[in-house]
Amino acid sequence: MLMKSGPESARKPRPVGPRREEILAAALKLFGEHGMHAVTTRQIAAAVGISQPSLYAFFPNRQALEAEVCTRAFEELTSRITAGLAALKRGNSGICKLGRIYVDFGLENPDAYRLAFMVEKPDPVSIVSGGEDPILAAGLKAFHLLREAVGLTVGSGLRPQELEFLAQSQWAALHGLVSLLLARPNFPWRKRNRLIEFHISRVFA
Amino acid sequence: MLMKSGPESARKPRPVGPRREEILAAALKLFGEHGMHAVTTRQIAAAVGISQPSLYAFFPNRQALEAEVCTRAFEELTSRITAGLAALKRGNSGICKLGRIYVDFGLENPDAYRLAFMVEKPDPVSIVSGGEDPILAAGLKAFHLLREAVGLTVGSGLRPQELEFLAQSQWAALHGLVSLLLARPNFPWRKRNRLIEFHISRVFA
DNA sequence: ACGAATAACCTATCATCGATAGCCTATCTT
DNA sequence: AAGATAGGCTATCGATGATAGGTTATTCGT
Repeated sequence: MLMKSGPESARKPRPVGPRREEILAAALKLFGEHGMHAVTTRQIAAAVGISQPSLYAFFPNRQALEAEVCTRAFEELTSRITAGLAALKRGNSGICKLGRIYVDFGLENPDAYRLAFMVEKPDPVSIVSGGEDPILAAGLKAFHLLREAVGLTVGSGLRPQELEFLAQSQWAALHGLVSLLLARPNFPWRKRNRLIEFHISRVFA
Repeated sequence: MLMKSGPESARKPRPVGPRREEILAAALKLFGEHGMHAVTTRQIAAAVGISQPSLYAFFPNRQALEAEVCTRAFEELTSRITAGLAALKRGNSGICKLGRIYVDFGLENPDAYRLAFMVEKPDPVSIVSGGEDPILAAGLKAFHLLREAVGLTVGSGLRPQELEFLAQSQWAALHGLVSLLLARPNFPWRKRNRLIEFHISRVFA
């Protein structure tokens, strides 16, 4: 069933190069415009200027393409948080600032954020393939940075287990606001900026 | 473009009766077993014992069937929260219990919850048509009950505007946990039950 | 009681989707 | 120049949601 993953056993080549990047860029754009599962492989191919079956020379299937776009979205988030964490370590800002970075990232990159956290169906590959899910790995990295920041802020008065609870809870709370603002922009929200400030200050209170 | 919605202008009849209920019940069961978008109309029809095109005598399309299943799920949530709110008014329980009801519902009805609050791309129809999305409406009703409960709990020491801030923030926090647990079940979460308790107690602290 | 209306269902068929099979062509290496 | 290979093509598949049009059976007015 499962294919051996030796160096020459890949039935489908995974070339690297500009073409592949073009495809990923086009897919990201289309996913963002119309929603991931509303975009067909034919649309992606047309956007790049190749035929639909040609996609399968670069990606074994549609899921793999989606997964890679998602992974890159996470990497972008990770780099932002890394920068925020560095500022926090230098004492230039507090944890609330980091929360604000997180929320702002989600609102400024709705496509990437949606792909990262608002997937309709969790990737089944991540279960079958034995935990080698690159998307999950990328997400974990971003979360670990956030947890590190929380750990720095609350000091050493907390056991690691409790820190984990706290970090997961705070992450969920932040995500909730981003997620709802993105999913239901028409809801009669309070003034967005003030709501965000209010929420963040409560989350890290 | 838009069809006139007079009493006789419906192109597809929407009969009521036991058959229609059978279909909804079968769909609910299948959606729960395999996930909503992994179930085909042919499977639903087979479960009821009719042909696939026969479904379209009862529902104009697949989305309408999904929407009705989800709307009914949210009516269940509303009734649960209503009961919880009544208990709270009688002083039999606290607001945390209501939070728990909300979270539990989301986890037990992932498809309905996803459809209401985790849409990838908000349905443009629901914007144009003036917010007639029945699923969203059902979800909002639940929120309003929650807000009422928050108002009761914090007492009258809060201006309505501040209550709105608080309720929206708390709702977002609750939603965040539900949303992440649904979207990323493979994430190394702390023990689910304890995480939920921890999170809720923090949200309403 | 009888014929028409209608509810409920069928088969046959479509267009579209993701995916596969098999062939062609330009470029690069030796 | 010959061969290998990256990259692409057309043709086609099975599955899916949806439509068209005909058929049966129950209900209902006369």
